[in-house]
Amino acid sequence: MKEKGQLIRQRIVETADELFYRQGYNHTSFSDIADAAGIARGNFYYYFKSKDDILAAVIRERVESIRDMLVNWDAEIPEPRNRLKRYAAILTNMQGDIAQYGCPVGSLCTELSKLEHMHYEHATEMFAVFRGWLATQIRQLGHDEDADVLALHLLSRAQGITTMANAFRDSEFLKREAHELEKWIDAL
Amino acid sequence: MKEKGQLIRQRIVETADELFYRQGYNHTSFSDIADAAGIARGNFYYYFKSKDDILAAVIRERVESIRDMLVNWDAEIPEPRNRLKRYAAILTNMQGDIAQYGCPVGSLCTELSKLEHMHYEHATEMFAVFRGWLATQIRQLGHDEDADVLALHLLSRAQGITTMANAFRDSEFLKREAHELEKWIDAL
DNA sequence: GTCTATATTTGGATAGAC
DNA sequence: GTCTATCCAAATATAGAC
Repeated sequence: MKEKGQLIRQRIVETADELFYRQGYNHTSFSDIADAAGIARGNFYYYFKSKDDILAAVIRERVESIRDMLVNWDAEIPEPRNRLKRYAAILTNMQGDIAQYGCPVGSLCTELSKLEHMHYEHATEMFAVFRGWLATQIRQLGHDEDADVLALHLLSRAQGITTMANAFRDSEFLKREAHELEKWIDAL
Repeated sequence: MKEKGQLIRQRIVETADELFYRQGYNHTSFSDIADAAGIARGNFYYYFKSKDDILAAVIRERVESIRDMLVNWDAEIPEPRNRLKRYAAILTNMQGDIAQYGCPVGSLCTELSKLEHMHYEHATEMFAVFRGWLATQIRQLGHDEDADVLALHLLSRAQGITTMANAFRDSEFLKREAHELEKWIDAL
């Protein structure tokens, strides 16, 4: 059973997570998070000692969330090929958010890279988790040698689709390209 | 013949352009630009009335620069297919910068989108110029109906490659995928 | 644990001397 | 046209009352 303090901490992380996604990390201020979470600015520092600290918690949360999702997919979807398609389906499932805000993983990595931020490498772990899982599925389809290469290719394709769909605010393009990705998976 | 004032203005734009690419727009301060360009902070406002104004000039410069490049390619490269390959070759030619800083077009659009910046749409013009030119080349290869769809696909592939190469700081991946793009162009 | 000040720093922008 | 000095707002962070 969680204590009240932990619930507030959790609310801060969730609020920051969403704002970092929608507005970017640098552009999101403590006031933004405080207002959205409904707590006083000063009270932050009881839970986090700095803004970097909140970012670290957000990234940790996202990595865990991705891991949990993939574990669930492993349990629910027996066929590796269907698991890969489930991955591609994220694009269409999240099409509205993606057209508006891009990919939560890619846009954060891109931003932190430019900031030369101390948590940049931690952020790339989000990609690395997907990469490893995709490679595992692809390997089970018989691609022993180039599973990682194909996994990176798939990640890369998905990433390009989100960036362009965001730049042009084009959900139709996104759906079309997501369908192309499915065909690519079928041909594996 | 350019006046001295215009040369300084030009130097400000070039310096800002590079810093926006390497550090991002928000994260680049007037002091950063002033230090790098070797002029006093206060003197900026003789040439630009705001930071947004510098951004507008940088974008205008980039769009023009892209247009010039494509006009040159049209003049130098007779075959549409080779023109497309010249586009793909940007990836390998700029591999060092891309691995370090990502795509100058994509990363700026992504950032301005999140900032809900007034010049965001202006920035997407950089993509739009490429898109139109790519579609023109693809149309000349006989793809009347789906030239724009294929142009967007190519843009999107290139964009994904830059983002992942940047996230993983992986030039080998970039070269491998650039080669895949060439094969795709050959199959058009 | 939570809040209200407030300190401190940074960054965008202006005024005015030269 | 260029510089120095300075203002103002915003943002991170802290102190301390409750």
